[in-house]
Amino acid sequence: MPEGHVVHRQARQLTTAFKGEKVRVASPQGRFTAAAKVVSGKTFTKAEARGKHLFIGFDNLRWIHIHLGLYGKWQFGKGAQPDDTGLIRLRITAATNFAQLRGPAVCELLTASEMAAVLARIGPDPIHKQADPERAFERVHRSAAPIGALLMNQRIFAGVGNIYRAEVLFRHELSPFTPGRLLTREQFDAIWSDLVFLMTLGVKDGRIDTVRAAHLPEAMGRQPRVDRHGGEVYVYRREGMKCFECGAKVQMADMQGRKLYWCAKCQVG
DNA sequence: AGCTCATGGCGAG
DNA sequence: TCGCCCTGAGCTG
Repeated sequence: MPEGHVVHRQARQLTTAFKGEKVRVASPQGRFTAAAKVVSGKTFTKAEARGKHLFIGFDNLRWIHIHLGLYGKWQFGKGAQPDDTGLIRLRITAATNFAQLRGPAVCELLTASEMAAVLARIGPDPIHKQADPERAFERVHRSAAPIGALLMNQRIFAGVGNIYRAEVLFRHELSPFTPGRLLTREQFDAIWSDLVFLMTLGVKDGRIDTVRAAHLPEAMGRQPRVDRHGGEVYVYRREGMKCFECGAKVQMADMQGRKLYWCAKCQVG
């Protein structure tokens, strides 16, 4: 259940493990068997991430497109595969490394043009160096929808999920309910560049940390907060706890079926 | 053992 | 906006 930074790490890990090797591809579960046979024995050229989408290239000709959705999970290892404790949709095996995937929302074989079509329907990804934030600004600038919802829209901000959404809004003292069209250019630019910073850091560290030095546990006289997601954050999943900035209780509400966390005192506007 | 919830996204209505 | 979906961790009891 990753946000974009995890998918980018997985792309890097797959590339490191298999680049340039002829790999065996199989689908023990059976739901991807026919496609797996098409690419099995071919050369793994590279794996790439865009937003939460992962593409694995074979001979730079065919691509396996994966989206983990809420449940998908990769397992990496060397040598023999462990006993399967679940259904393995996709297994990639080379001389020393293996990787196996269970529970993805999407696992399909695409041509280059089909892959281009997927890329065309997602917005700029803050982790991607060539991302064009103007595309996101145009959408935000003419939208009446709340910025908290726009940040979760993968056609606008690819790779942002529920944690980065909540945290970037807190860091910019912006209410999640602010209509997109009311954001100034300066506010949009600040949010975009902060997403680039935070998500790039997430790729490097493999966790989401958003708390500034002055608010870190050692400066606040408190224990580090080890959440399931494994990072130090201001508001995500801190409902009812004290805001590190102002001491007010962190709020939680439902926004379009997802839990939204924010500090109503700090985040005005 | 059973229930709830989760870093997500799709299509029906 | 709602229901649903391929999983598994963390609770409760």
